[in-house]
Amino acid sequence: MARFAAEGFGAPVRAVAADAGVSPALVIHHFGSKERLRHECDQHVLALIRAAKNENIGRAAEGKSFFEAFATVERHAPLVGYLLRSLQAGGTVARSFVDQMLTDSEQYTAAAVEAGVARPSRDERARARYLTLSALGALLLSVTLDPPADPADLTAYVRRFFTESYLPMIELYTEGFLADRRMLDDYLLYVSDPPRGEES
Amino acid sequence: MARFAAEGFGAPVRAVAADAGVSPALVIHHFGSKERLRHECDQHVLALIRAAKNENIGRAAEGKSFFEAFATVERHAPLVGYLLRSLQAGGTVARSFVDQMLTDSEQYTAAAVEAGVARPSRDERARARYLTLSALGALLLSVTLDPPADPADLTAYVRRFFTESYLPMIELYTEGFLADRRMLDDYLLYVSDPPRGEES
DNA sequence: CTCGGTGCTGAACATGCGTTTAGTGTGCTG
DNA sequence: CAGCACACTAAACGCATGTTCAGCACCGAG
Repeated sequence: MARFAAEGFGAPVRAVAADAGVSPALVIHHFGSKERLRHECDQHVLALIRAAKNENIGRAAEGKSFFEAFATVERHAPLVGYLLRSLQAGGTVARSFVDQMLTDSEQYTAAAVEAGVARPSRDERARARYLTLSALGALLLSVTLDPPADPADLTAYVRRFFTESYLPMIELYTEGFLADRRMLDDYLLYVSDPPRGEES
Repeated sequence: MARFAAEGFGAPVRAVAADAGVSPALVIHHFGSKERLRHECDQHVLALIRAAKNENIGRAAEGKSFFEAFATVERHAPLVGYLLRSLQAGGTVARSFVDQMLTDSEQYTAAAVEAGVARPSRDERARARYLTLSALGALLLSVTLDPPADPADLTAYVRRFFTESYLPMIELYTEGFLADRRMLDDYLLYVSDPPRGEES
């Protein structure tokens, strides 16, 4: 039933009731109010996310290519749609989802650094936050700017977005973007010796 | 008058009318409809953006530190607010703004590459798009997840966001994230010789 | 069969929205 | 002063929304 709600958050109760094949009065009677319905869906979605994560842990935790990631997305298509809507609108699901993703990301990068796969950062937490917000934000902005005509095509859309973004992303991740260290060193010098005492 | 509209797009005509100190009927009478008001504001904002860009070209086009960028943001605070709302909601302003930003970005990176400041990419356009969407998207997602209590604090919020993101960003841009070339080379090998013929 | 509970519905209600309309003052023109 | 256009408003309308209410059909228990 939660998947109906992914047709939009501002969307009328009558529509989700019609999708469920019941009267609008029933869904209100059952959930108490629209807000409570939203809350219930949020809880359900968060539970589904936890389940999906566990399921993925059960699978090959190591050799996960991004083909498997695509498969995961397609398997949980409505969930992804709901999540994107949430990220667009804000709210508790979005918050806790991103928070969880941040800690996960931090954990993963820590492991990657320890394994010698990733370079260490001067501020691991800030890097994890930046990388996560960038990746999610790019996807979010992309779907916001030109949303798929048919919401059912969302998985195809996500797939296309990632195949288009993968090259520049992995290029940036391995080779960087700037040719010299000047900007970084300038900044490091700046933070170690702030020129003006206006801010701490 | 356009700045009133930045209090939200779904927001009632009555509110913006009250902010303008006039009756709701007048604004409708003057603009024809709410949609047309929105369109008018969009045009106005796009014009303001062009003006701001020209203004910035007039200033030190080269030695632009990001202090000046902050100053620019603060000088055009309502504009930035409107833009963020637009990016959140989608629509024509968001589209044309991002499109313009993409071509600008492509142009800048091309110049930077030619000047030897930036590394060349295997797909300059894709990289410009990725970098732009990531940067904008990260900011957008950040303000969506925990919006400033007072919309007037938005410039402070933007400032904080960038100061927090600058280190990981510049670090990533100069040093990269991955320690070895394996993922990139694997991908390059993959695209040069796709294993399955399902997609072109 | 009757009774009561339960899942459910159609019609109504209140509210807030964008918009329309009739009308009012105000100032400019002759 | 008369006429008129114009900026503006108060009140209403039509519509969609979330929500409520009285009642309907079913169904197991007595």
